[in-house]
Parts: sequence; C-alpha cells; structure tokens
Amino acid sequence: MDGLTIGRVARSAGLAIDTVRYYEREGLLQKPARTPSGYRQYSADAVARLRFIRQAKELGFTLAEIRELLALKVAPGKSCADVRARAQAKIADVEQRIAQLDRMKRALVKLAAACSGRGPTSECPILEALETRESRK
Amino acid sequence: MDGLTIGRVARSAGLAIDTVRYYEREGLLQKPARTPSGYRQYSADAVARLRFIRQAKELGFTLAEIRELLALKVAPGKSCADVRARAQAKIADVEQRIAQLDRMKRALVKLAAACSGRGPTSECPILEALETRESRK
DNA sequence: CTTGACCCTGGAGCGAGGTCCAGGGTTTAT
DNA sequence: ATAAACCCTGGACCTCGCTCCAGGGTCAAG
Repeated sequence: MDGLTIGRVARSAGLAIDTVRYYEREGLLQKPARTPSGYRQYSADAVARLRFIRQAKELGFTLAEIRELLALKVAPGKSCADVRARAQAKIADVEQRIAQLDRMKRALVKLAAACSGRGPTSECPILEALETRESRK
Repeated sequence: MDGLTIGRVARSAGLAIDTVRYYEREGLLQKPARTPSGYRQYSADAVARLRFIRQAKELGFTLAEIRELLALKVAPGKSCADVRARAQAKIADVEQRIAQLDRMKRALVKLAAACSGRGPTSECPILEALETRESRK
C-alpha cells in the first residue's frame, strides 16, 4: 500500500488511532485518500500536522485555537493583510503566556532558593507568582 | 460579618461561586471557617490563592498540577530538600513550555513576515513551529 | 416585617476531548 | 490458507472542570 496507514501515523505522532479519526471528524485534519478497500492513506505531512496538534495541546491550546493556528497560512487567494493581522494577534497571545510562565518560573526559583538558604523566608511564595494588574482589595 | 463571603471572594478572583465550592471539594482550597449560620468566611489570602489557580489554569495547567504547585511551600516539618527537588522539576517543566511557546512565536513571526514580503514563501510555516527531537521518518 | 439579595447542600447535567466496544472486512507473515 | 495484526463504521461511554437546579435558610434595607 502506498501512503501510511492510520496506525502508522498515529504511532509516529504519539496519538491513539481513535484520536486521529476524532481530529478528522473535528476538521483538524483533512480527510485523507482511501484505498479501494476503504483504508485511509496518509502522507508524511499528516504526521507533522498531528505532532503540531499534540504539542500545541500540551501547551494548553484548545482544539478550536489549534484549528485557528492551522488555518493561518499563506494561501493564494487569501487576503494577506488578514492573515497577517491574525498572526499578530496570536503572537501577542503567545507573548502573554510566555510572560506569565516567566513569572511563575521566577516564583519557583525563589522558592527553591528560600529552601537552600536557611531560615524561613516566606510561607508560600508561589502565590505571588502571577500577581500583576487586578488591584488587590 | 467578619471575613469575606463566598460571593465576594469569587467576584474578586474572577470565578463563579460554584467554582469556588468545587475547588474546596477538590482540595485546592482549604475548608474555610463558618459563621454560626453556616456561611463560609474567607480571608484575603483565599483571593490570592484563587487568582493563582485561575491564572495557572489559563496557562494550561490541570487542577492536579496546580494542586502540586500549591503544595510546594516551605512548611516547617517538611523536608527542605524534597520541596527543592520538586520545585526544580517544575522549573524544568515551565522552561520547556516557554521554549515551545518561543518556537511557536518565531513561527508566527515568520508567517507574518512572509505575508509582508511578496512572493509565496512557505505554504504553512506553522507546522515547523514545534519540531524538535522526534526524528522525522 | 417583608422583600430581595445572599448563602447552604446534594445531586443532576453539560461541553470538550477523547476512549472503547461490537461486528465485520483486509493484509501479511508463515 | 490460516492466524495475527490491521482497518472500517457507528455509537455508547468516560473524565475533567465546571454549571445549574431544587428546596430551603439568612441577612440588610426600607
């Protein structure tokens, strides 16, 4: 058979077969070609796409968000300005997340340090991790 | 009444009342004191804790992970080395996420740039975003 | 002293994101 | 030429993280 079977793509993307079919139903993955007997035939591209989906999911993106990310492509016949605008929005979003994670990381570093140095420093510095705007009462 | 009512803490943390009770049931929030008539009474600390939970959730942490993060505190009678080890593990995890998001950000920037410059560059550069280890077949 | 805004418990229901059959056909290795 | 290992569809079912009652008590304002 030419093309990859669903079992192969699933395994190389680190997903369950059912999940791959589920993503197809949800429109995250295009419907693949079929063999005469009805087996799905995937190209290597599908693996990349599935890996992207898996990893984006691990980063906390919802399937809806991932769908949007995947829809961002330089396609002929698409307004370039539009694609660019949406990409910019995603960039801002990603930057926000990075900033928050960085705050959390610093809180964790502080916590680890508090543990090395002797003497109790703060009960639970984690709670200060993500404090930003949102005036405290 | 001294202390905050559940409605107040919920509002200042940006959560629904039911969600606060749910977190209590799930052990993310300690059971608060009660008034004689059975109303929950919260201190301002509860608000900080709830905000932390909300924001960590937005970053894609599960409630189980958040529970672990909140459990990381310099408590008297706890092995310091243990807390430190767990904090280090979390730090590594957070750093990984940041690195992945950074890769995604760069892919988005590239995409936006491809759109500005004329000429089709790549069909969907997003897919290269998170490629790392995991040998391509 | 009533009315409206709160609070309580217990339990049902819901949307997202899968996961798992049953029942049946196909491919491949031996 | 048969067993093991795959694949198909359709639909039921599951976990997580809430969200929404019902049925009833409490509190603050006017």
